[in-house]
This record gives sequence, structure tokens and C-alpha cells, in this order.
Amino acid sequence: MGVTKRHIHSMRANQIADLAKVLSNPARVAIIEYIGDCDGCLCQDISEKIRLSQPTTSQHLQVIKKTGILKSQFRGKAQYYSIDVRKWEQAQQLFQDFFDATKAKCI
Amino acid sequence: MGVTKRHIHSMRANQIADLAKVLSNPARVAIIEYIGDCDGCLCQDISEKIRLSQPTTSQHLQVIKKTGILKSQFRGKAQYYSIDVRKWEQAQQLFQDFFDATKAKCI
DNA sequence: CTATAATATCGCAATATTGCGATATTACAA
DNA sequence: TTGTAATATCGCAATATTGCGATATTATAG
Repeated sequence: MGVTKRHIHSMRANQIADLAKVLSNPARVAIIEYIGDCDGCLCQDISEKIRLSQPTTSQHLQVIKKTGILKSQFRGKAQYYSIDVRKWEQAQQLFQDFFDATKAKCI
Repeated sequence: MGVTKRHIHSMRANQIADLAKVLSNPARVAIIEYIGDCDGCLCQDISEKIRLSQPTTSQHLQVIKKTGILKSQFRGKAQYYSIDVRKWEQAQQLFQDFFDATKAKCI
């Protein structure tokens, strides 16, 4: 039918898939890389840097933000995006546990 | 237009995205988890375990295999899938470097 | 060779994703 | 309030993904 059958899988499998989906687009990876560089980035600057239109960049930002990995705050008319390091570490841990657990079972 | 613009991003960003795409479906995560458990799994067994049809399961297996993470070998009429630990470690490293590098820049 | 069991591929329908232009919204300055 | 700069949202077309039934392929047993 064409819809991912989330309900038949474990919560853990869905969590990992959800996080991976955020990183499954090179534009979003590039955005995260760029935001890491500067402490607080403008959508406009990111858009220029990754060479995608402002609307497209904004949409990707929303997708990443939905996971909690990004936080933003208005200063003047501009919105400054930065990485929520705590969430970022949690995400890393989720992947790392998955990789480690799988590896351990193979040995 | 609806196509991911891979060419405008760095090779590294594309690599990470490609790998993440494999993990962006919970069925594929579940398959990897299950294959880790048994040393050499049949498509049939995996299909039953994750409760998706045999064709769907086989297709997911091909997608994962394309990255090199899975290897397979025929024994009798059956095909046994198992994880290529070396490739698995490389994949982990790729993610880990990305997470670490991003984190380092934030501090 | 023929039958059989296991897996892979094809073709399809439903849905999701990607990227953009046009437009709406937001927050401040004057 | 009005103008302005920055960001968010809408609506769309093109393409990609997901899952399945039907069927083809593959590898062995007899």
C-alpha cells in the first residue's frame, strides 16, 4: 500500500529510524555541520551556504527542530539556530547503543 | 522539482545521508537487529519475525546489502544473511565522527 | 531432466519526500 | 501604525519510498 508499517515494529526500532530519517538528506547533514561551526546561525546564511532556497532551508530546519536537536531564538528580526548539545548527545547515544549491541551479538 | 540535489553537497554529507537512509526505515532496523541475534538468517525467518511479506523483506535485504553491511551465502537452497562486522564498524565510525565533530564545535 | 523449496524481481497503487515560487507571518524601528 | 527585514507556510510538480501479489530465478534432491 505504500505506507511504512510503524506499528508492527518495536518502539526502539522506530526511534532509531526516526532519527536516521533526519540525517537521511544531505542538505540536513550540511545544515547541522554548518550550524555547528557558528554559534547561532541565520536561516538566510545557511541558505546561502548550502545553496538551497530560503523556503527549502527553512523547511529542513523545521524538520530537524522537530526532533529537538535544534533550538532557536529571536534576536532582532532574525532567528538564530543552534544545536541543543544535550539532545545531540542523546541522539549519538541511541545510535551508538544500536551499533554496539549489534556488534556484540556478532562476536 | 522534487529530487534531492546531491551534487551541491559535500561527499561526506552524502555518505552520511546514504547510510542514514538505510536506517531510516524501522523494518530495516528490525532486520539488522534480528540478523545480529542469529549467526546467519534466512529471508523466510526474518520475514516471519518482522511480520512483513517475503518480497518486502527481500527488498529491504537488498537495500541493506547494497551498502556492504550485509553479506550472504547460499547453503542448500537457502540464503544465509549475516552482518559484515568490518563494514558495520566503518559505518559506526562515520556516524561517530560526525557526532563528535559537531559536538566539539559546539563547545 | 524434473520437482521443490527458497529467494529475487516485476509491476502496481498508495503515500512520502524534495525543492521552489508565491505569499503570509513575525518582530522590530521609526 | 507603517515599513522593512527575516523567517515560515502554502500549494504545487517531480520523484522516491513502501509494501504487496504474481511471477521469475536459483540451487539442490531425486
